[in-house]
Amino acid sequence: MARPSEFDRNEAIDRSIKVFARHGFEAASTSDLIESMGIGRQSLYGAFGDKRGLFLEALHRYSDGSLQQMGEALATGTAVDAIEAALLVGLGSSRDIETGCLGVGSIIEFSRQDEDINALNDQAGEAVIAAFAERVRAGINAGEFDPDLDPDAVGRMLLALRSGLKVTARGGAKEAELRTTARLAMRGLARVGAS
Amino acid sequence: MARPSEFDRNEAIDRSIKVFARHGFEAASTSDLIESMGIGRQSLYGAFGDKRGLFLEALHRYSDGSLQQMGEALATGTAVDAIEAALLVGLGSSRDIETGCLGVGSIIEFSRQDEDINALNDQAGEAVIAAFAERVRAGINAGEFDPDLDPDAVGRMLLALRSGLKVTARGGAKEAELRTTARLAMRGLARVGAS
DNA sequence: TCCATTATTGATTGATCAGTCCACAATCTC
DNA sequence: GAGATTGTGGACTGATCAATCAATAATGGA
Repeated sequence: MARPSEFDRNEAIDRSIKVFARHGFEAASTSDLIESMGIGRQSLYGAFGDKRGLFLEALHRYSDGSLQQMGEALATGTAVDAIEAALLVGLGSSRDIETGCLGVGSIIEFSRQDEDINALNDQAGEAVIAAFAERVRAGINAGEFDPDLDPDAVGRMLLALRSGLKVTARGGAKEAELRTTARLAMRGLARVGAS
Repeated sequence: MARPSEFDRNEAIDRSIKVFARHGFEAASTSDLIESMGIGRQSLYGAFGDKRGLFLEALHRYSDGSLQQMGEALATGTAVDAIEAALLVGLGSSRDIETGCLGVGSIIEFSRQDEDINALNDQAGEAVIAAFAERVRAGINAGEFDPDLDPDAVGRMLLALRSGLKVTARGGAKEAELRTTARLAMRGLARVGAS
C-alpha cells in the first residue's frame, strides 16, 4: 500500500511499558515516551491515536505477559512452591526498584473512573484468579491443600496478596521479606488433618 | 503578633487529604486543593510552603489517623476478630470508591524517590507492623495463635495484606470479598495442635 | 493611635503539557 | 517511473500547571 513503519510495534509498546510502570500514566510525558520508544511524536499519534490509546495497549500487553509468567511458575513443583513462585515472579524488588506494576498502578491512579481500564483490569484479574484457583484445586486433589478450601476465594486472596506484595516491593522491601510474607499468608492452605 | 489565620489548619489538611487520596499527588492541582480546602492560593503557600509541603503534612496526618483507627480495632475481641477488623478498617470499598489510601498511593507514585516520603512511609509502616505484632503476641499468649509464629514477620505480612486489600478495594471489590480474603490469609495463624 | 507583622486576594508568569499542522520521505500499484 | 498513500520529523498551539507578586486587610504591641 504505502510506506511501512520503521519501528516494531510490540517493541515500542514494551518500551512504553517501562516508562508507564515507572511514572504512572499522568506523569509519563509524551516526550519521555517518544524518547524511550525511539520513535517520533507523529509516529506515536499515528500508531496509537493518543497517549491513552498507547497506555491501553501497554496495559493489555503487560497483563498478558504477567499472566504468562505466572502460568509458567504455577506449572512447576508442589502446589505451595508453585504458588509462592507465581506470587513473587516479576516483582523486581531490589534489582530494579523503579519498575512498578502497570495493573496495580492503573488501579490506584484511575480507581474505577475509566471504563476501558476497568475492563482490562477486571479481565486480567479474573484470569489470574482462575489460574490460582486451578492450581489450588490440583493441590487439593494432590492432598497438599485442605479440601474445605474454596478455590475461587483462595484465588481472590492470592491476587490481593500479590497486589500487596507489589506495593511492598515498590516500597523497598527485600526479597526475603516478600518470600516470608508469601509463605505466611499461604500457611492456612495446607491440609490440617494430616493422614 | 499579627493577623491570625482565618482557617483551621488541621481541618484544611483533612480536606486536602481527600483530594490527594482521590487523585494522587501529581494529579491533584493546586486549584482543586485551595477550592476544596476553602482557602486562598497565597494562604496555601504561606501556610505550607508549597504543594509538596502540604502533601507531607497530609500524609503524616493521614498515617497517624489510620494507625489510631487500627489501634482501636486491635483493642477489641479475639485476636482473629481484632486483626480482621484492623485489616478492614477505613477501606471504604463500596461506600466511597473514590477514596484511596495516601500511604499506598504515595508508595506507588513515588516509589523510593523522595526521601521525606520514604521516611514518613517507613515510620508509619513500622508502627503498623509493631501494632500487629503486639496483637499477635497477645494472641499467642492467649492460646489462639500458633506459638511457632514470628510476630514481627506476621506483622509484615499483615501490613502487606492490608496494602493488597486497599488495592483490591480501590479496584471495586465488595466488602464481603475483602473480608473473605482477610480471613483466608489469616487462616494459618490459628493454633494447629489444638488441645 | 500608630506601626510592625502576618494573612488574604486576584492578577500574573514562565514552564510544561498533550495534541496538531505541515512539509517531506518512503513504499506500493499500475 | 508516475501517482496515490502512508510514515516521519520539527515547529507550533492552546491549555494548564505550580509558584510569585503587588496591593490590601486585620491583628498585637507600644
